[in-house]
Amino acid sequence: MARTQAADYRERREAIVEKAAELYAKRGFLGASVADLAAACGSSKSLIYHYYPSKEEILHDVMASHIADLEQAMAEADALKLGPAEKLRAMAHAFMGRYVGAQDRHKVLLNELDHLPAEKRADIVGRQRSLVAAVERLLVELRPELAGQKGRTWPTAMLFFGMINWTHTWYDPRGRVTPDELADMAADLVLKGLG
Amino acid sequence: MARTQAADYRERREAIVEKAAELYAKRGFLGASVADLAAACGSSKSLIYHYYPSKEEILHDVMASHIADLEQAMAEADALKLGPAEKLRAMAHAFMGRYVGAQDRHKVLLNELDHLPAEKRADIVGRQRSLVAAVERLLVELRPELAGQKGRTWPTAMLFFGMINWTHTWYDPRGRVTPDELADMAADLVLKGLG
DNA sequence: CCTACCGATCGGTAGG
DNA sequence: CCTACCGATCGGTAGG
Repeated sequence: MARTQAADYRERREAIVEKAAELYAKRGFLGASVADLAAACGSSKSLIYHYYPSKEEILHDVMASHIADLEQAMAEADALKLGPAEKLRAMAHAFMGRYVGAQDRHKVLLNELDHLPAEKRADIVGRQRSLVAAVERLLVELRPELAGQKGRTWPTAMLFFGMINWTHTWYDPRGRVTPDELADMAADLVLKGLG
Repeated sequence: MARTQAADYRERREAIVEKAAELYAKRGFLGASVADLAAACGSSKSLIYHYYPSKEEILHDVMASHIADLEQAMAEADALKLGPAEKLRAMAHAFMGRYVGAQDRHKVLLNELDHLPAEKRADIVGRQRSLVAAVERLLVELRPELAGQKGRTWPTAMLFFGMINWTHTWYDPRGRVTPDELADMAADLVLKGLG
C-alpha cells in the first residue's frame, strides 16, 4: 500500500510541475497564482501545498527537471566518438531536440531565474555553467589560440548559447525549419559562418 | 509659464521611465509595484498616476524609448557606404553600442513584452520585425542563394539577433571584452565562423 | 500632490 | 494516530 501511494505521489508532483511550467511560461512566475495552478490541476490550493512547501519550490522543480534533461543530452553528445567540430554540432542537435517538447520549461528556465531564492538559484546557475564549460572545452580544441586570448573562450561559448537559447522567443517547431536543420544552421555559423 | 511646466512635465516623465526601467529590469514588471516606483522617484503613487494613466503605459514608454534608440542606430548603420558584410558588422556595433548604458531598458524590452496590452505589444513587435528585416536584406545580399531556400533567411537573421540579444543575460561591459570586440566576435561568427 | 482608502487577490495555513 | 485532502480564511499587499 505504501508503494502505490508513493508512486501516486511522484505522478502527482510531476503533474503539478507540468502544469506549472505551462502557466509560468505563459504568464510569468508572478503572473500565475497558486490558485491558478490548482485550478489547472483540477484540485485545491491546499493540495498543491501538500505536495510542495512553497511556490518557489515548484519553480525550482520546473527548472531542475529541465536542466537535468539538458545535462543528460549534453553528456550523451560529449561521449560520442567525434572530433570537436562534430561534437559541437551534436550538442546543438541535443539542445534543439530536448527543447522541442519542453518549450515551456525551457522558457521558464531562461526567464524566471531571478525569482528563485538565492540558494536554489545558485544550484541552477552552477549547472548551467558546467554546460557552458563543456562547449568551452570544444572551442579550445577547435581553436587552441582562443585559450591564449584572455577571456575570449567564454564569450564565444555564450554567443553560441545565445543563438540556441534565443530560439525560445521566435522558433516554432511546426514551421518549415526542423529542430535538426536549425541546429545545423547554428553549428555551421560557429564553425564556418555563412560561406 | 505653460512652457516651463511643459518642460518639467517631460523631464519628470523621463525620470519615471528611467527609474521604472531600473526596477522592472531588477525585479520584473509584476515584481515591482507602482508604490516601489514612487518611492524610487521620491514621490507618491498618486504623482506617478498624474504622469501616466496606467502601469502598462509606463512599461510601453520604457520599451518604446529604447527601440527608438535602436531604430536610429540601425538607420545610421544602414546609411553607411559599405558592402553588406561590413554593414552587418556596423549593425552589430550599433546594437552593442546602444546596449551599453541602456542595459535595463534592453532587458525590459526583451523580457516583459508579454505584459503589454495587445495593441501596444503589436506596436513594439512590429518595430522589432523591421529591425530584423534590415538584417535579412543584408544576408540575402551576402548569400543570394539563401532567398531560394524557403524560409532560411529569417531564421539566420534570428540566430544573429540571438547572439546579440542574449548578451543581456551574461555580458558585463566592465569586463575584459569591450562592446566593440564583442560585436566583432558576433559579426565574425556569422561571416566566417571560428576559422 | 498627499492621506486615506476601495475591491480583489496574493501566498500560505488554520481546524477537522 | 497517521495520511491525504477539503472549505474557509489568515495577515498583507496589489493596482488604482
